[in-house]
Parts: sequence; C-alpha cells; structure tokens
Amino acid sequence: MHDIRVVRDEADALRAAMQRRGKLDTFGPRIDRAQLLDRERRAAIQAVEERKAARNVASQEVARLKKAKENADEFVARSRTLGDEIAEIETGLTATETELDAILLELPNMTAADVPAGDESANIVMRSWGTPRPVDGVKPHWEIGEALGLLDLPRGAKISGSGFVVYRGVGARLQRALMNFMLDLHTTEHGYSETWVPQFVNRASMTGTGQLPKFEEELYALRDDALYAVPTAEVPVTNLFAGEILDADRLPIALTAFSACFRREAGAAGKDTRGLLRLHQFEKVELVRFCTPETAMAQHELLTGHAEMVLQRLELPYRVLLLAAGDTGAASSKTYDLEVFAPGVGKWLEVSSCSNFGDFQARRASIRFRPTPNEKPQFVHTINGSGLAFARVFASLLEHHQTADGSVRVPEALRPYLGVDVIR
RNA sequence: GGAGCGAUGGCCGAGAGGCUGAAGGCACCGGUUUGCUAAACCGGCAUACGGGUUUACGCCUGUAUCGAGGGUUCGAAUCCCUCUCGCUCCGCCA
Repeated sequence: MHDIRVVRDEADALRAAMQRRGKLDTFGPRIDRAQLLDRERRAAIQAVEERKAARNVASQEVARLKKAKENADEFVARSRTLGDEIAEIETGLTATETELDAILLELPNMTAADVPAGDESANIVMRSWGTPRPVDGVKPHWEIGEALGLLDLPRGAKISGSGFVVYRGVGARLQRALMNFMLDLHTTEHGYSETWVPQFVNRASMTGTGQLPKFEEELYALRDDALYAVPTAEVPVTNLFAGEILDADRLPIALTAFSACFRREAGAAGKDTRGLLRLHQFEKVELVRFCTPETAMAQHELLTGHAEMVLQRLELPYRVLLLAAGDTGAASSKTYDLEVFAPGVGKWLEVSSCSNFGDFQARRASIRFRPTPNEKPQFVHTINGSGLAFARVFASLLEHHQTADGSVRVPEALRPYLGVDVIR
C-alpha cells in the first residue's frame, strides 16, 4: 500500500511506475480519482473538526452551567444541532474514505530504479550456475516417479482432484528430506530462526501481505470460518509482527518456515499442468527478512543467495532472472526469480521468487521499528523468497540426476537426509 | 459447545458519565551531583489524521484514539449491544 502522500505529491512518479508495469491504462484513472477523493476527504475532515471543536466548547458550557445550577438549554440545543451536522458530513466522509482506501489497497508498488520496464520479454538473466543437461533421451519426472514408485498422480486426483499429488515410499521420504535439508541449511549456515506457523490465516493477514483484496479467487477459503488456506508461508510469517514496533537493534530479523501452500490457480487451467509442474498444494521452505530501509537492497541480494545455495547443494543448474516491471508482483519493488532446469520437460522451472517489498507490506500490516529510543517509529522493509518450493525441485532432481539404467543419483548433500545414494 | 471474568500508553497499573490524553510506577532520553559505575534529585517522554508556519530540524493549533464496531447522551475509558482475543471452570477431543 502507498502512503496517500505519494498520490498527493508524487503522482507523476506513480504514473511513470504504472507505465513501466504496462498498467497505466488501468491505474492512471484511479490515481486521478484518488487525488479527487483525497481533496474531498480533507475538506470533509475540516468541516467535521470545526463542528466538533464547537460542540466540545458547547458541552463544556453545559457542564459549567449545570454545576452552577443554571439553565443550559441553549447550549444543549446548539450542541445537538452541531451533532446532527457532524453525523451528516461524516456519512459522506466515510464513503469517500472507503473508496479511497480501496484504490490505495489495489495500487501496485513502484518498482526499483534498476527494474527494466515492460513485460516478461524484458526480463534479464542476471547469472546462471551449472550446466543444463541435454534434453535428448531423458525422461520427464512423472515417468521416472511412476516407474520408481515415488509418485501416485492418479490417486492424488482420486482423493482430491487434479493438481493434488500423493508421494509414496522414497518419494514421500524425499519430501521430508528436502524439508529437513533446507531448514538445516538456512538455520545453521545462513542464520535464520526456525518458525512453524498456522496454515490458515484471517483476512487481516492476507491483506497485510497483499494477497487480498486482489487475489480473492486464488485462495482457498473455509466455509464456516473466516479463514483462508495460505498460498505461501510468507503470509503467516510476515504477519508475525503485524501491529508491532520492533527494536532497531533486533534488525535484521531472519525467519524460515516450512509450510504447505494452497493455490486455486483459477486462471491457469491447462498451462504446465503435467506431473508436478503446477499444483493446488505444494510444500516449501520460506525465507523472510525484516530490515531497515537502508539495508534492504543488500538484504535482498543476501536472501537470494541463500535460496541459490539450495540449488547449488542439490547440484541443479539454474539461472537468476531480474523480472521486468510488468512481470513483478504487485506488492514487490524488485524480484529475482530462480529457475531450475528440468531436462525431462525441457523447461526452466520457477522454484523461488525473491522479492524486496520495500515498505509496501509493512505499511499494510503496520510493522515498524524505532531507529533510536526517542525517534518516531518507521516502517521496516520486508524481503522474502522461497528457499525452495519442493515440487519443482523434486521434478528437476529426478530429471537432472536420472541415469541410463532408470535410477536417480542422490546429490551428496541430500544423502544423510534420504538415507540412500541412489533411488532405484 | 456451556458458564463466568477480563482487555487502559513501550511495559505494569489507577480510573466507575463532564475536573482524564489519561494518576502512580518501570523502562527510556536530557540534565545536576559524583574518582568510574551505581544511587539520588530535576525535567522530558503515545499515535494517527487535518490546518497554520518554517529553507530545514521543528513549532503552534484542531480532531480522534483506553481491544474492534455500533448505540444511548448536550457530553462516554466509564452505561447498553455485537464481535474479537485472553483467563478460569464444565463438556468434548487428537
């Protein structure tokens, strides 16, 4: 969410930012509308407060006269008239603020200066690691997974529907191994504090991180309780400090959490849906950092590196993309996507999206810090990314480490967790 | 699920229609004193949104905020209703 002052004083910059996202047609008129509403709002506030001040004076007079046992009817009447006027103006004010808030909640963040303008075709490959395996003669992960008894896609579909998978045997254990491997790496080598969070959250939390109001149809909601299944642990973990003022010397705070992630993928039917490529439920380990504005850029790079380390240890070739403005999530100011290569399907798969949100989420969720004991609190900056999402890593592992005899070589780092060197 | 009690500033806690943005304490900040530290003493110390003013740090001013929302009233931290959360007891249960 933007500060209303941005709409008021930096509208040109805001419009330019929407232009870079290719969203000026949508948001340009809303910015204009918000400026009008802001002016209306302030005029109404002045009118209301003028009358409230007068009413307070009249009420004081009533109190004084009553204490002196004198007649106060005149001031009671005046106060009542003012009260009626206040109620009327406030009705309009409420409507104005409701509409203004709705616009502010939907306006995307401004992207950082080094984010290229345009749509995904303008994404930039920043660096790559490892050598993608030739795609000839390699099998897709669903064939390997089925042959080795790791995956049971038909039964996942039977008990829940398409987009839900059942892992079995070593496949199930591989999920557990990925969880423990990633959590251990981030807690012991990267300094993250481990957390275990609820996987259903309320509306306020979803609004705090920016999933709502925009992505209502992407979320699974419960029928009888006002709760949503989390699409990422980013939501519960970031909201951990909602409404709080953190001590500056506690920053940066680095948290990691495992969770299942639930996504309806309402608009994505038929796209990359085979095997483990796009699921309604997948598991991942998430990385979240809270820091001061000055350190945010460096903290973003640091976190991205932590996510990359997972792929390096798993010996999987990947590349890092700087997303163009139009491909950057609405809440983010700058995002790096980590894409792992999956030779069986011949595709680069997104396994992490590392974003710097600036104060966009912190303002929504009211997460602040006090720079020094006597200074005013200011918003922290939030950064997060997957470290990593299991399903696509699982797919890439099977495809990249498959051998000619149909088995799968287990990368060194995973062996202590999986208990075998080769899956056969 | 049922019954009862509760929610006040960064923290603890008083407050029971107007004298309360809110006593007192702790923490914190500035100062005095003091070989150092500590103690003592003096002073300061909420947030948001408006308006005015300033090159600026600010300063002045209005309004609101005592879990959230609504109601009663000229006037609500205080009375009433709804909700949320917490605690205690009962029931149920992995």
